[in-house]
Amino acid sequence: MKNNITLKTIAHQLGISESTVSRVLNGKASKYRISKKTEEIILKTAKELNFTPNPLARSLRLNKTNTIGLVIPDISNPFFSSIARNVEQEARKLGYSIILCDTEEDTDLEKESLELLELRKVDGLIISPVGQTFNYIKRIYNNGMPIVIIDRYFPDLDIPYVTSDNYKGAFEAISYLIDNGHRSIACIQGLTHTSPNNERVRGYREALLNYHLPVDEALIVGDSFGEQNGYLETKLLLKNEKNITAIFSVSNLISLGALRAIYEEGLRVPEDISIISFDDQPYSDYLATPMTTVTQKNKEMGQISIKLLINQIESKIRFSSKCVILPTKLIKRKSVKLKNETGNTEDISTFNSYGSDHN
Amino acid sequence: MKNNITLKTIAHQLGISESTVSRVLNGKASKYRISKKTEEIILKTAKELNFTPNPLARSLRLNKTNTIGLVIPDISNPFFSSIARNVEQEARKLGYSIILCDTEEDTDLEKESLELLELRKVDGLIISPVGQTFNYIKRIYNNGMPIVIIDRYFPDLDIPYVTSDNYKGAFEAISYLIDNGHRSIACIQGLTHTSPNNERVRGYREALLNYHLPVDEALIVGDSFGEQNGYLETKLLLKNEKNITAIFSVSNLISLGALRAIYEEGLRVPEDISIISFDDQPYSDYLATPMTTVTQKNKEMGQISIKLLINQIESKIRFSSKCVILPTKLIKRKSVKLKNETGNTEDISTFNSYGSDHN
DNA sequence: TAAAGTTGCACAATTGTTTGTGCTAATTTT
DNA sequence: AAAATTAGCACAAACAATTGTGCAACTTTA
Repeated sequence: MKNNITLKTIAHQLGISESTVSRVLNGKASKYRISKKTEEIILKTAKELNFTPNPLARSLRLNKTNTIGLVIPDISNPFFSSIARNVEQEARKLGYSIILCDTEEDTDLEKESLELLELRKVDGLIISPVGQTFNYIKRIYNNGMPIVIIDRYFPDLDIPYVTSDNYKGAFEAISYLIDNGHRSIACIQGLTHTSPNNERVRGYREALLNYHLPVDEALIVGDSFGEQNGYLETKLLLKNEKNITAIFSVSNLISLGALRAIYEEGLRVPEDISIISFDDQPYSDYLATPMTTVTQKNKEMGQISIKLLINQIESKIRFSSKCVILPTKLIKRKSVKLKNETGNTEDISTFNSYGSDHN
Repeated sequence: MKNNITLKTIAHQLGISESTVSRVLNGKASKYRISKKTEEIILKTAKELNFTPNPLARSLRLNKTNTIGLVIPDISNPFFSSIARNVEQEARKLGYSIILCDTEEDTDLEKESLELLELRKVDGLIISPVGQTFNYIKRIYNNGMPIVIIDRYFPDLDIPYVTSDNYKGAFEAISYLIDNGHRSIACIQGLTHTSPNNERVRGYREALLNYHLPVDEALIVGDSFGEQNGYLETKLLLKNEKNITAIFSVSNLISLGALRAIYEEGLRVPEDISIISFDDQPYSDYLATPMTTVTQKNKEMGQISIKLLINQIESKIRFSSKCVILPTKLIKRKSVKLKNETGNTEDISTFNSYGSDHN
């Protein structure tokens, strides 16, 4: 049944030892002074028998699996699935396979997954952590496992990461809102204590401060990157007394929930309320109101992270926390009510629009 | 550095043979008449040392990797990523890990991936094939590899599959269009010669015939499930002389492309043109015009396929092609112009609305 | 008390590969 | 022609687990 051609098969057939066959097939013939004749006959019969070495035995002996663990909070979120795609493609080209683990945004599952992958002797890990704690990640890293963290990193953890410039992305988005006359801007957060969330909220705060606008803590709401959080918080925001004119939504799914609430309340975007969202999506342009978004370089995130990781794996050198921060870009569409349409004539000097000279 | 506690470590420490340790840890103590005392001390020190067997050695010996290959044309397509999510979750619960391969809709890459996975001795495969050819899939299956095919199956291939009732889904969608007065309906296809495409197109044809309407071959266009195909074909459809009033789009991405073309031409949905799409998406409700869609049971597809596969793996029994076809459902939103809004008073008897009694 | 039976475990082979070491035979040197 | 090289490869260990067989030692039976 199974393809059971091993080194032994070839060795027996030729009356040669397995070690010689192995050396020839690994290109070490000259190093071990195998004769041309022997080399040729081995190569020939290996091809004839369609021999391929058993990776399990190889891995066992060499302590190398050519396998990488990809740990992600939700593969069905298009942000992560597009990263997964690029990670997988690059990995394949470099001779590695991907073991996928979806942690369902659950810290316990994440811990389990990491332990499983460590047990399975993967050569390295790309983790987009849930982001609540990192002690077990650190443990595994200190055990010698190459790791790259993606998207949600930990400032206090000395492991290479690649992420977006979330602070600047948010800063620009909020500045854009302010420039267009918005003063009462809500921020619907994702999972708190995660770096992308913190950085985006920080961008929100500092943009307001930069324009000498007060930060109303009651307008910073929410606690998850999911759709339901967007829905609930928007519902509440729309019911309260503060007359918000814009919502800054910290993720694509939050935005979908926000839209659900907004339409349910019979409001229009952007006439009644503006919205600006992190994460551009293929459909962003075709929404009821095409969405103004902060887009991230997903493709590059995937590609860079895998390259950083394989560097770590193959060089055995550990850079002291080599990090990559990718620029974001504000894609202006129709979901923000503009100044000249608002009737709001209050003049706002545009100060030092942070970072407009970057990227 | 690495966690190098093996059976030997324990055996040495206790002055016991490795075989005894192995048997105790595998619960075969009584079968091999190991004394309670020995059993307990082994169990105790194994726990103390935090021993876990090396899966590579285990796999090598047992010829079982507890690993499943998931082969998919495009993981960034939300249809597939939601399937992947459910497959991964179920597999994990059952003690299997997923090796992910994205074939980029490329037959050669698919072949390579399958050979790689076979080499890696995965215990089984879940394949959503590109769908152009199946000889290498058949070869692997005949070699004894358990396989379940998902979404795109091959009618001539005797391998278990799980898919949607694409025919009926399309039939209902088209019937709905006809019931609402549409007569000139275009169909933008996906990859031809794939079963979901063929079945959906067949549903399209037969629904028309069922209403005694002619099938205009010139209105069946396209050749890919991607966005660009939707865009190009819609552009062309809108330029030609036949006054189509509705588009049946065979995939979610095609629909996005179609929308791009429609809006680019300054047309409105559904006033100027109606559209109905296969694949419901989280955003379908929030599009410029909420999209009427044929939704598939992605979650169930993932769960059922993994269960079928693991049945195959663990029972070693091969059902002669056990197949599962899941019902679809038409979600009526706003992208179809309805009869009472059309002014089209032509009376159409609704014949035997196929399958309205199912599900 | 010797034969028979049972208890409790060790030995060694096996899975397929890689690699350090070392041995024989051929070739070269002196 | 004997000694020294060198070519060409085999042997066996190691990676970490599983499993069939077998053998002491102990216990039971007659």
